[in-house]
Amino acid sequence: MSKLSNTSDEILTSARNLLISGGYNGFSYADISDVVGIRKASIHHHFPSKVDLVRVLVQQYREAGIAGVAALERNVSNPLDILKAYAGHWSQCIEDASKPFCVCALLAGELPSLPPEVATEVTAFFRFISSWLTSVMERGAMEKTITLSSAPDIEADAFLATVYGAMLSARAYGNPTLFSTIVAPTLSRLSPIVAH
Amino acid sequence: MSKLSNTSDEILTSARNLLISGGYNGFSYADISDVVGIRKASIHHHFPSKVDLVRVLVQQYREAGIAGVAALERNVSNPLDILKAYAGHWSQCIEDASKPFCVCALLAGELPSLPPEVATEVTAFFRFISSWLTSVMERGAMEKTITLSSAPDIEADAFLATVYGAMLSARAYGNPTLFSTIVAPTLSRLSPIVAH
DNA sequence: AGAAGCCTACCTTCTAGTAGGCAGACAGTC
DNA sequence: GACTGTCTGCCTACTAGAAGGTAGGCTTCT
Repeated sequence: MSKLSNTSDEILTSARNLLISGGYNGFSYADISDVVGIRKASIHHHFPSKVDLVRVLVQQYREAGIAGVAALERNVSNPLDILKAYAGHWSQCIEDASKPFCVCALLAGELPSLPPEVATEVTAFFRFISSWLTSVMERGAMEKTITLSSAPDIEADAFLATVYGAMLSARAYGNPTLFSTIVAPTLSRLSPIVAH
Repeated sequence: MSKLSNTSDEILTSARNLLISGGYNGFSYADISDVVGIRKASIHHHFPSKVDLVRVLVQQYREAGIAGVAALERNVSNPLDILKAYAGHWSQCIEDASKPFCVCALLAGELPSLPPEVATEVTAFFRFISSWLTSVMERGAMEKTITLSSAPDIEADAFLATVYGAMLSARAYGNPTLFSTIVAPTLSRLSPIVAH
């Protein structure tokens, strides 16, 4: 199926977990070595350099994001429900502490000091999410299932900012439920105005 | 006036700049040494350990924040204008690239891997900003100069999330003006509803 | 035979941090 | 005014350990 070995995946997974907790400079090959139970040098066999590792990691992260979004679009037709599902995804990740932060949100913070190869991947991820959210907003506005108060692309970026900002706040306060609390009003603001 | 020497201040300033661009693990005493024009060992004379340095840095950052907020409250009476001024402050910092990121927003991302002494200071900063924004929201609601759609503390955290998320997006796209673009709709949503 | 996967052993550079010395500023004292 | 002690700020020189990375050898699978 996949052309990457099992170990390769384990390395990527542990690297992602370490990355999520402390950023690019917050982990080393030795840390991965401890988790995976493999020697440092063996990691270099799979990923010659740290830049390679993280670049592949973010690349895969973006591809997984694209696949996830495609699946979401297939299963949910209502644009507002898509936004709710997207927010719900993160809400769940944060609350069960499985993936309590977006890899690219964290790396975006460190962007100015990131190796250019990695930085490029990170901005590509942002462009993808942003353009996808824009398309959702546009469709919602057309179908009148989403209430926009600004242009679709601005609403998309604002929504993303709120989601990522909420992630940050949840982490800062050590309060996972805060994420939903912050995002909920934004979702209800985007909901269609009910007749009264 | 201040009991910290000039050099001490220079170290803190350059440390802050380095911190803003790459986070806690993204800079070293050698980097500071290069900027300030002092030997590494001399930095240890002022700040025995890196934890000391960053703890003091965040402490001072919070104190400066408290002072800044106090000044803002003194000069601007309208709660909505206070929010606008707060957003405007960051907008300016980002656009002239002087302080294009909040120290604590960046550190909050790295929180799980931060030394506990630093982590404590970071969460204290968030608590301060959040409770201040809550008080602004409350006053605005009372005076009917701010339109709230949720409880004041939730609106405060949501506003902060948007501001910090907008910071991140501006950095991710390398587009400083994006900050204002994202924050502006939030501000107008909080504006009093005009009679029609 | 050869490639894949992992190993030990090693290298260089960077990391935070220490030890100890030296020059100047500022006392107090004779 | 010279004589002392001490404190501050900075220096050179050094340490131990961690960083990312390399060389080369040993199995195992194809």
